[in-house]
Amino acid sequence: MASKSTSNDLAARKPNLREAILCAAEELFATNGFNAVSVRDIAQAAGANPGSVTYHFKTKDGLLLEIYNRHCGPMNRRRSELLAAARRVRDLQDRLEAIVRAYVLPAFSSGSDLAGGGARFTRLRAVMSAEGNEVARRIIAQTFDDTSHAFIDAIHESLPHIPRTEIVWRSHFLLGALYYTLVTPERVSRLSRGGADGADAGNAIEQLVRASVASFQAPPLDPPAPSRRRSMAQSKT
Amino acid sequence: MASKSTSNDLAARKPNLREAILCAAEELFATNGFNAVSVRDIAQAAGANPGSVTYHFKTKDGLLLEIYNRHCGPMNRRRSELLAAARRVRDLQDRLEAIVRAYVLPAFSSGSDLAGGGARFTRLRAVMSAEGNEVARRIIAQTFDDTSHAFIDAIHESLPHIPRTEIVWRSHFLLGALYYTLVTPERVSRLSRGGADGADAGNAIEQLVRASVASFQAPPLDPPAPSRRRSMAQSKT
DNA sequence: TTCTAATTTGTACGAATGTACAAAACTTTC
DNA sequence: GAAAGTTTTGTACATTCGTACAAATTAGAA
Repeated sequence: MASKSTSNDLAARKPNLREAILCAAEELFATNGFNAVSVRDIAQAAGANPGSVTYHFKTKDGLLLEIYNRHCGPMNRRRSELLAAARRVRDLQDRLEAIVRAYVLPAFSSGSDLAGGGARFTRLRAVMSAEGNEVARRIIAQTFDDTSHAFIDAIHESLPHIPRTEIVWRSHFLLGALYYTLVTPERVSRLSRGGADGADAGNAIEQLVRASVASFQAPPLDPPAPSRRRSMAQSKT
Repeated sequence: MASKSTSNDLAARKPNLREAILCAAEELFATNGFNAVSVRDIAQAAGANPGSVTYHFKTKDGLLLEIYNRHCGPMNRRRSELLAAARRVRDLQDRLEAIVRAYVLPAFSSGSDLAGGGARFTRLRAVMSAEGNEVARRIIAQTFDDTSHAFIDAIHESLPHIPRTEIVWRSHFLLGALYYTLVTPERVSRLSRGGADGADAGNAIEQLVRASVASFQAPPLDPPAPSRRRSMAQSKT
């Protein structure tokens, strides 16, 4: 048996068990969290033996680490490309929207970037940050802060009258909204009584971009400049 | 139990172990998630024996359930009061802000409402929703949806030109931002390079209210009224 | 006091966990 | 072909888990 693979679906299905394990782990971690998923669960979902997980990734932490290493590069690269393009938009209002879209889009993309897609990985990050996972915390601060700063700077450039600190707050809110939408999309469907599908990525992106752009444009809380004495700053809009 | 209140301060007279267990569990669940915390961890933090947890709450799920039952009532009652007051604000713009504040404030309150405070419980809910906890999911949909609908309706009243579905989206984003701020406040401090303290509840509330109000006021994506000329019918249910 | 019920402790058990490791099976190279 | 390497399997071990339960302790009423 098992002559050279002429056209064997089964053999072609899992030419690489290592990949299958990674994929299964990503799916399970993203939906159930790190602690609730056992190595045996992952192995079973991947059609593999528990020992194979240990062989390829040494420990459970090592498996999570590899998932991050697999995704961080491509996702941040994609974001950088989109951000660079957005920066070239002339109109400030349009540029802001393009920047926000450049931030949101790769997080929702499903299947284009890398095997598995960005939405699942983003959801994984959301769940890991909620669980306070040690491994994830270390990698994120190390890998994503550069990207975050680049976006914050770009947004600040298109909204120079708003203090950087407030832009940090609002981009934080944006990320929280993004995470939450990926974690519990069914809540949107439920509360809108079927008027919207929370799992519809395209619609979610548009709604999130629209809301976030407006939030960035809100007048600042703190006085924008240290020595500008322009008393009453009544709400203009 | 059922003893007539001869010495009514049964709770204060002795360090009530049941209360200590509840408090310790709330703290540990909120910071580490449900699955990562063992009954023994809770017992040790409360200075109790593992068996006591079983005695008072039967199971680990029962313990979580009791935490929810303890908090849901007071928090939703407080929100209803604040919402009722906000609804009486005349100016539509001010009213919207008051409504949003009525939603956000109880979630951040620390120690006023009930033993432990709302911020910890809100963080707990955030972590549970990320973990996809079954017990939490059931209670939340059952207990919080009424409150959510009340707020959505109130916001819709002050922004009648925006479709209800979009208000649902934006209130969903608000809740996500709120959750994320309570889960990882240190990220704000880090990204703002010390310019802001993410754990400063007062500032967080003001920033969140400001950003959310603007997001609610953003022009809608979908045409608000069907009076527009009918091109291709969208997938309208 | 003494009786009774409520609480706390200590311990134990079966199941599930992460991981180590040797044998088996498969690939690649000679 | 055989030899050497890599991958997969099966199993086993030491912990830790949630929870049950009887004994010990405590509180309240007689």
